[in-house]
Amino acid sequence: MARSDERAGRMWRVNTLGFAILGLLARRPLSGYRVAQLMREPIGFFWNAGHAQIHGTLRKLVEAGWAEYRTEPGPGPHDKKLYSATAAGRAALAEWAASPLPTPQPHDELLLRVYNGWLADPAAMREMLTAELERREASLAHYLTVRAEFEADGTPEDPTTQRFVDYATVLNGIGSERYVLDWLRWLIGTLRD
Amino acid sequence: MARSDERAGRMWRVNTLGFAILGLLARRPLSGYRVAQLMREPIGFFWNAGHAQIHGTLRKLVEAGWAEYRTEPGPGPHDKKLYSATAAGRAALAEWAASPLPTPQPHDELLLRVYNGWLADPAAMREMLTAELERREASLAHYLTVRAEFEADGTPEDPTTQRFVDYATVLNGIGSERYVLDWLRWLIGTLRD
DNA sequence: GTCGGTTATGTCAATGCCGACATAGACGCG
DNA sequence: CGCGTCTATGTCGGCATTGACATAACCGAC
Repeated sequence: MARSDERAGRMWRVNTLGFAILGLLARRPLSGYRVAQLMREPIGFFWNAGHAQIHGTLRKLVEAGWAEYRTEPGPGPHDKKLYSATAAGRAALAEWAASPLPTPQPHDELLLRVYNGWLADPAAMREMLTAELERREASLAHYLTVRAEFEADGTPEDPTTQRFVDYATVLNGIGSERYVLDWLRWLIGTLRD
Repeated sequence: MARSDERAGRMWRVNTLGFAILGLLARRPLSGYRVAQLMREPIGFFWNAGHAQIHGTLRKLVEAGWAEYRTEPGPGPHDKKLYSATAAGRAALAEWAASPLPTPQPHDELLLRVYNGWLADPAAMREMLTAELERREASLAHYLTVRAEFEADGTPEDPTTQRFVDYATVLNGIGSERYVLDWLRWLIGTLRD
């Protein structure tokens, strides 16, 4: 009895996006609109969602008792809602953050392109890869300035602070872009003439 | 007139999964079942899909004229279908492979966990991260044996061969796992005592 | 001989996700 | 005074994705 229920791994009352949003609300109260902005930067470096998805998920968080809101007069046809995480929401988020990771399901279109690149025109491939190289060089440059700002105020060291985890995700971005850039330069090099 | 049509970037008759499957069919004729197997390994390193999705997408590929099949007697209540890519399918795949990449929409649950890790119990975080470290060490070891097999037969050098692009994706896997492992070891180190 | 694993294709419901559409006040610039 | 941008929340339809259910032959081991 209850064979597939316990090993499911999906016993939470919201999906991963719910925790992404709850993680923002646990830091400070926000309107749905501000959540959508922060979803682009800085959460956009590792997750993303449009505002259509965000409004629905905020409703689910409130239904689960993990977030609450107070209404404020705002522009437009609807009132502004300022959401914040409840104590139960913080507890659920803390438990989720350290719970075992499900096996990742990668979706990397760049690698899929390369895997099929043997069929394509080498010059066209070189162009596509060069554009990607430039995009990622800009991304790396951005991460490096953010890291410099962090370190100007002293390297964060306490892993139970927001400042530290922010710093850790930036370091990951730098590492990830650096290895891809090396690989892209090598690949583009094999496509010379 | 046709304002949003040209800048959409989604003018193809199948989605990305369609090209992932077509890329397998362009190499050799396959049954849907075999496609699902290859979707786990080696495509699983950069894309994934279950058989429910695969059958539907194969039907779309046939409707688009990019794949065809011949029926063969097989086990079970349905006949076996052997799919292969048509000339039009190969051409579409070659064009797609080198076309400009859409901006990626990352979904990295590990980074989302770390971003919210300041709230969690450090010992529990260390446990979760150590499990992930071990999973990725095993993954790196696997990539290294695959690379060794490639190089034993001579390092692939011609980017218009299947052997080369297979090799290129393995090198990417090695680089990607190595940088994550370094980062994970640093992170776990900050969570000591 | 039957038990379990592999081969093989399919449906279905629920959920997730995305782009487009809808509305409208506030504020600054020219 | 109007135009564009930002703030702000919401709906809707369609497609993508997942897990569960359904069916059944073939094959090797015990």
